Amino acid sequence: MDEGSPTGDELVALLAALASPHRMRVMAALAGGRNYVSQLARDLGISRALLQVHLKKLEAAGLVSSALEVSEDGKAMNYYEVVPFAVRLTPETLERASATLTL
Amino acid sequence: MDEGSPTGDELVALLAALASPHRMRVMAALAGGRNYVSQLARDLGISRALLQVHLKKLEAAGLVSSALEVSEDGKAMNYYEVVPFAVRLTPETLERASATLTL
DNA sequence: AATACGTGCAAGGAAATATTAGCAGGTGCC
DNA sequence: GGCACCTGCTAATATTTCCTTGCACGTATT
Repeated sequence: MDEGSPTGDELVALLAALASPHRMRVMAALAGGRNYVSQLARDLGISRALLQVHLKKLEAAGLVSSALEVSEDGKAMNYYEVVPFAVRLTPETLERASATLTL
Repeated sequence: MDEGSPTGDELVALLAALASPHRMRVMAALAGGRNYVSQLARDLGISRALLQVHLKKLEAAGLVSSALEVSEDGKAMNYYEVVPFAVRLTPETLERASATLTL
């Protein structure tokens, strides 16, 4: 799987994942560095349950990745970080992406 | 209003507008040239009413524009065309956009 | 007048999303 | 034991979006 340009379906999922104020803020926060769920929720001022849902959607779209680590004091911490990406949106790129839509 | 980079809210609306197979196909079809509603609906194989809704959303996001014209045989034709745009999506651009979110 | 083309809008229900609240489990510390 | 952290899941409820159906109005042709 080489990271050229996403398929139409992938692009739709990616755009849908980013088309939300909450998730955009999550991406912004993670762009500043990796962080674990509870701390991130506090930083953003939203509930942990809500954050979990949004993180899952971002992860499903391939925009973030998670790594479960055990801290020095033995707590299981789930660290999320941004997966580097660069997508260019123009009428032409959309035209090419739409050719591979299966939905 | 200069077309630098969109505000956070505008970007969310733009992404939401594009995050749909139907609307992506509409953009692709219009990228090939302007067209009027009924013909576009036939080209895409969807109902005119459905197309109207999607066109409105795209227009609200500033991705397409419409021009009402009267054809030679006196019919009112509404031509849609793509508004040229180029948006770059990276963690950094999202970070900057999120700073202007009002929602 | 009936047909064929173009336009638009709005109500209604189905389907998908978003959000909250609550439960369960883990470790370490006083 | 009880508290303070960390994690994850589910059920239930709002809210939003999506799509269809049907109506209304216009002009030109037969």
